[in-house]
Amino acid sequence: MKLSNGVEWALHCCVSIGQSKAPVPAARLAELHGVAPAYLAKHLQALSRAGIVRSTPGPTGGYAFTRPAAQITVLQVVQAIDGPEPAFRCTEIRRNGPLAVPDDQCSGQCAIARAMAAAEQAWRDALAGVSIDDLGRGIDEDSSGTAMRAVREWLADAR
Amino acid sequence: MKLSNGVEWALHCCVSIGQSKAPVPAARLAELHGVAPAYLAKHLQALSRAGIVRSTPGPTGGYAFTRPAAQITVLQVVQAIDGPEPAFRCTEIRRNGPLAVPDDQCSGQCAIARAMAAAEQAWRDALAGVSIDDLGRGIDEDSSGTAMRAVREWLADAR
DNA sequence: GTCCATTTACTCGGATAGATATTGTCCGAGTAGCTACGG
DNA sequence: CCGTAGCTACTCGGACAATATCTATCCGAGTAAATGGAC
Repeated sequence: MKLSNGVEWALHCCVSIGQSKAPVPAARLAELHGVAPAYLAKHLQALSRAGIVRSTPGPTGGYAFTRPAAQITVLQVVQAIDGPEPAFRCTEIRRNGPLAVPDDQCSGQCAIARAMAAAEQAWRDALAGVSIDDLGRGIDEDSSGTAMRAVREWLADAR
Repeated sequence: MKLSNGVEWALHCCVSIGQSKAPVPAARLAELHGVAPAYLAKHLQALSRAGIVRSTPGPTGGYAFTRPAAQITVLQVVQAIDGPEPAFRCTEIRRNGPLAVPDDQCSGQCAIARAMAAAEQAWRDALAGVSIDDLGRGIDEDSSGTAMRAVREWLADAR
């Protein structure tokens, strides 16, 4: 199981976007985090398609949130980048082979699929319980309140 | 995020192995589940490397558990197939760019890595709380107690 | 000085190659049981 | 009838291709601001 690398980038970008009142261009975010601009843009497009951010073209354009950072959960960002499909997809192999389960007895999931689904639900619940605002606050506490202000000023000065 | 396809196969195979007192060959498990024998063998090798099953060569050989099915958790099987590395790997991009965090302030994980790690821990806890024995019992309840007996008899008759 | 048309530069967006991991397959090494032979 | 040597067949194990996904990049379409000129 491997999570897309862009998830980390997107989360950091969301935290940064939350610090700026004006839209932030993708190139600026790429410079701030030291990552490939073109590839980051691809992931930001995914955030845009998911309705998490809104893009503005032209000068003074960029990406901005569609709603307050406290209302954006980590789960929404992860699913926007990585897709909403669950990691475990039951292929119903119980229907194969000489002891195949008849269709009329295949109403629900089997115990294996249930266990995997329950675990993924726990994972999603944990991610849904953290908002982008929480992340920014956590980073701020780690740096004694200096990190987020530095980002705010850098984004404002660069413009 | 995509979980290896072999995880489902391995879990079904473990449930089946738990129903047989004698070692079960990989080819038999492949026939029972209607999957490619050679590829399934590859995954069973992973289970063997992880110490979950023990392989016996020669006639009457095959795979058998190293310990009771109640002491084998779903998490152990999943990690044996998919690897123990977490899905989210922090690449420490906070150290990049013009606002790079100094090394002396990078003691622990950042808030983003913490949130992702906590979610994966919840996922692992859920999987660790289910044993192979639990899975077999759950499947049995779904089929009114017929499924596991059918597997037992089929594995015994085929020999 | 004010308004408007034009130009300019900057933005995003999707379509296009390369690298990596997963999926699928094969054949060789080794072992346990079976068979045939000798005692 | 019993023991033993050889043989056969079956098992796993790792090494070898094909495919799918993720990573990385580029250039074109569109838009808002800035500019220059006319009134």
